[in-house]
Amino acid sequence: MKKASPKKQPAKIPARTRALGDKYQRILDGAVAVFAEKGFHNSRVSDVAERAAVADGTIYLYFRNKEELLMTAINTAFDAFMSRARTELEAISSPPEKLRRLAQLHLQAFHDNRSLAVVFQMELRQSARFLAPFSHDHMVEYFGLVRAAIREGQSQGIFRAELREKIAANCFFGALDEMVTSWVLDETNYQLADVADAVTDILLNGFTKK
Amino acid sequence: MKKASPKKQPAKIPARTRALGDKYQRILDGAVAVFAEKGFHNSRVSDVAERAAVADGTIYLYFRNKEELLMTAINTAFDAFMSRARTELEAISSPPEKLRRLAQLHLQAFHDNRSLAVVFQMELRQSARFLAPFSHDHMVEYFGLVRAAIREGQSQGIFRAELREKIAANCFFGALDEMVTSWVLDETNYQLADVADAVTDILLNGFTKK
DNA sequence: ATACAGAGAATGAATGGTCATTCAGTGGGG
DNA sequence: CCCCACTGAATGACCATTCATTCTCTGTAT
Repeated sequence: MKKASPKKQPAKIPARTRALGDKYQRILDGAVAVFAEKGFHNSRVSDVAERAAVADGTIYLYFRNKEELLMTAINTAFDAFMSRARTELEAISSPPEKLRRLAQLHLQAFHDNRSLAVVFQMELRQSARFLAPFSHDHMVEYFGLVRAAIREGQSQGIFRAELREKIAANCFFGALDEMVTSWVLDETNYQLADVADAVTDILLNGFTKK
Repeated sequence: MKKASPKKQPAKIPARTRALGDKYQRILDGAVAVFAEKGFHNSRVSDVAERAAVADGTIYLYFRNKEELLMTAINTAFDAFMSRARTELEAISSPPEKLRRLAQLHLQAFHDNRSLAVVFQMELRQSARFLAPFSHDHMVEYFGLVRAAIREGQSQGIFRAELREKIAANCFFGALDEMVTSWVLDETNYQLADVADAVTDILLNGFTKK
């Protein structure tokens, strides 16, 4: 972010012929890898270019600027996750089982792509505040899934009625998020998804009627 | 971070006569305010100087560089919180009540200083990864409090024995942390500490034997 | 009381390095 | 031959940090 960002250029104009090459994807992957290693602000666009084996300028054929590179990477991953999660959860009717499955998916997704996990845990919050509410919309979607399951569980009499839906959802997400952060900061790379059940047990137990 | 950071200068040499002036504190406060507003990387040292009503160069009489400014601000606040928390918790014997009180202190501290909350939520994770483990030590301290309470609760037969102490602590912290994040991103500035009990209820309920 | 010297504190303009971004030019496929 | 994707060197901002200079005390001497 070197200048006052004119911000309003028409749009990125990726190649028409894009399907032929995989540069777009290589750049995105390179960006995630580099940003995970050094952090967004400490990474140079030329680092990403090098990692993706393209020229510096090529990146600007696909992305308006460095910021959009980050946002696109995050958005793409988020979209993929949400679509997967939505589909899977639809097939489950029990609210507690929905939450359990969501926890597994959440942790598994990050375990499967550690660089992405690092970028999410380290850069997403900042982005949420400074790069506009792009990610916020996604968060709202995610929370929507959680809150729906909680509401359902309440109306089925499984979860306590006095539970405050929004707070409960925050606890659920916060707990998972913290598991990921703690895993990311830990070098050992243990099987993250293994803790999903333990976390879910605590939370569900907390939500459930005695 | 403009150059390869020689890193090893002797140390900052704040004035001997410092008690007379409040520049040091003004700079720290200004830094928190400015960093909260624009983010660490988007803030200029001269912004902080202006906010603190000192010259740019003056900041370097008190801090080695911009990074140290952030770290000192965070450390100072963290130290103050931990010392307060430790004292308070010592006076409580019931493990669940310890956790309940800790949650209140945690949320109240951030409610009392929103800028600090913003800086913590937005910058701390990055720092944890790139500005060395300085903050990590603090986190370990904090988690130490939580884990001790959980262990105690287990040995007293209040909390479930099969609870995994570390995971439970992560859930507890994560839930609180998420409450703060959500409060920070929300414009309305509701009374954050009011949710402490609701959060604690869920978690304690989750920890407790049926 | 006044003057003065010395020391540290404070100042802010100038420096130097770093990069994001641009764009004139290259080359290969159709 | 034309079109475009692609290239990468050059440009232009931007800003952390430095340092020569000025200011402000404090104590001492007259």
